[in-house]
Amino acid sequence: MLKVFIFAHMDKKYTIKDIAQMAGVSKGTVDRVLHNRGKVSPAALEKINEVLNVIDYEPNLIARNLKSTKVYRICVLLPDPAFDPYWLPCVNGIQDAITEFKAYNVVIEIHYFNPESTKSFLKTNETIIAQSPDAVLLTPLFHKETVEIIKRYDELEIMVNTFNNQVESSSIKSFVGQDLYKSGRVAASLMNLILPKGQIAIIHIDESLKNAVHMQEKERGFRSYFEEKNLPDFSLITLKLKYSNIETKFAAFVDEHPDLSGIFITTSKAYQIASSLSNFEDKKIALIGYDLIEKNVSFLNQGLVHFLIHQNQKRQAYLGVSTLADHFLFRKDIPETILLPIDIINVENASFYVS
Amino acid sequence: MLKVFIFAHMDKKYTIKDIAQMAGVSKGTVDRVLHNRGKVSPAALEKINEVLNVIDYEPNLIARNLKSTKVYRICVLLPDPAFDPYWLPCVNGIQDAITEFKAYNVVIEIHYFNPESTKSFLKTNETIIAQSPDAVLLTPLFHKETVEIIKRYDELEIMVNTFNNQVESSSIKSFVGQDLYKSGRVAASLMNLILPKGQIAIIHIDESLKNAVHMQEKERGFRSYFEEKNLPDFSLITLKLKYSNIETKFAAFVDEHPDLSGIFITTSKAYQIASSLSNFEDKKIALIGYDLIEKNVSFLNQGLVHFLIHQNQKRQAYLGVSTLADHFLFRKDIPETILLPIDIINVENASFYVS
DNA sequence: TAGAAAAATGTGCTCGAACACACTAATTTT
DNA sequence: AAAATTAGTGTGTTCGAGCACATTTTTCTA
Repeated sequence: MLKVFIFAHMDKKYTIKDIAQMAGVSKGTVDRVLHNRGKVSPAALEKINEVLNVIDYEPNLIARNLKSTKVYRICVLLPDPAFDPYWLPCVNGIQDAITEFKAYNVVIEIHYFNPESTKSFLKTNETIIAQSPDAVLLTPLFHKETVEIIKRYDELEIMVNTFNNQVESSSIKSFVGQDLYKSGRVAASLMNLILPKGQIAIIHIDESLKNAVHMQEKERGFRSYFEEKNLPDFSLITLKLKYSNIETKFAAFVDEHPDLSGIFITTSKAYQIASSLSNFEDKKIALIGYDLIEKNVSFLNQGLVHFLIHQNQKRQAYLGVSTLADHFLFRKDIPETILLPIDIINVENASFYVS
Repeated sequence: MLKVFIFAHMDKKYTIKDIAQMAGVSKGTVDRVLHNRGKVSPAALEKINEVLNVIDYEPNLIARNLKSTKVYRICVLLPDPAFDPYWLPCVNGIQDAITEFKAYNVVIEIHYFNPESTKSFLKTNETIIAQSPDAVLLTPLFHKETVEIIKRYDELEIMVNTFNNQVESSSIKSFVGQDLYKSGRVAASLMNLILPKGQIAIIHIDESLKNAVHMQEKERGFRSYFEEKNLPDFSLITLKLKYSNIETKFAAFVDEHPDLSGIFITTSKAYQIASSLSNFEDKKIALIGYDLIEKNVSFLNQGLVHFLIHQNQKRQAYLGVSTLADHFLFRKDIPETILLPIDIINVENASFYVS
């Protein structure tokens, strides 16, 4: 009745020496077989393979990495958090990776660029290329430039991983991020829960509108939900706000739309809307936005923001570099796409996510 | 304008040999200083400390663990998933840990017990004690028995970690789980969003009612939310259901409470209520439950369950053993309490959490 | 068949920490 | 003062994989 599963069969760790002994050859020969280095007689090959078929040998990764004096260099190309605090958690995620892989010979460097300037992006890439690292983790904010620069990296045989922004291009082999379409749908499902009906605005706020694809995907997902559910009591409108005089433009928008009852902000700038909205005290408008940055959480706690969707940039950045390091150190495959869960945050569970 | 932070100062890894050379002594002497093994002259001690103050030496953990032939044994005491599929993800989490620490000499064993029988719990503990492992990860389902057995482990100097159920006892030094009170609040906040008013039932379903404290904490949190918000349009009632004839008892309850509009199920048995509820097709009752087990997700997709709270057992179990392994291998401290985030799941984001 | 070339195999060192052991120098004991 | 402790220091081995190099065996050629 009482089952006890013991994973004892996984215990016995065979070494090359063990295999050599069992096959009656030297460890050098075993090594040649394991690495297909040739210069092995058919007889020896067969004996060793016989042993390898019986036991399941897994090399001791610790010993392997102890020996290797090779230093792996990974560069991260990150928008400067000074321009947008959205990127701040990424630094922590990368720091975690630095700590984790310090023992192995992995050097990780962060290079910041100005997210509003393609020039800065390109220039920083040149700095990185000059360092000739083994791999690069990119934040591909600029589509065209990213595709071009990745070609360069390919030629130089520098491995590239991307995160945060999904760029459709055959040259991009791996990506860590979220399904933005689905995250739009999540937002919509929550909005539908807060509101029985009414007019909903989808607001895109971004200094440089370089997140265009990013934001559009979220809008597409958001709209798809309402279309699919066929909810006639809702109407959706889109509003794009640029950096200059957001306040006044938004105020005008609210005046023009007296029936407005919900707002979905596709970027991390929900706090700007919440702040403006606090002027219209009579209005009761549902707000859903992105990211657990300080100001957003503050408005969440005040009850002005109802839900935030957590994009988990910290983990994105961490996974971006750690998959690269794991690839070099432990020969693990780099997953084509890692899609992180779309965390739903409200005032009651927010504290567990802020890091 | 363009900042480039290079973590180069973290690169240079000093070895004991380096320190010995710099201090003009042998590596043996350095080793004695580092480990306070004594037998070092004041002169040598000072020279070495001078060097250690300048550089920051961190021992290469890889090399350290390569040398040590010590095999660490960690036993996990887990309720048999055959009795309750809730525990199934834990096995995966532990398997992950097994894979991760296989390279180091860490042996992890899972021992299953019958969650409905304290005898089984005690008996399995005896089996584990007989193996004299270095550490144990417990699922402390039974309060009294747990406290007693932990005393035994303490005497035997076997390290104990707990997960899933928080047991208040000074003898328990570490715990991985969730804040159940707050998870009740999260559920309440979601319920409040779905329903404008009405009667809400808090239903405790558990075969053995051994989760009593567990469930009560959730109820306490749930109620606290409604009390705090002072919402007079709601009324809360509690219902306890045991294994036998849940269906009929619940049907009677529904008949007796025509105004019932929401149900909060404090265990992973939401599917049982959802299943019963599908008989009352005219009723539109909001359902919030726990855990992404298959049947629950199925009802979530059907729209009969509105929200599930993810307790992330897999990660709980993984962290439970990995903190122990990290302690032995890398001398990391075992955190007193690790509280995992309370993930809110609806039909739109569920797919990203099921593992 | 000797001798050269090639193929096959084995040996030995490295990585860094840990620790046993050997050794020297400074005291203490007889 | 010689012997015996003890304090202090250094040397050498181990862990497992990886690889350079040395050595042995086989095959081929003159």
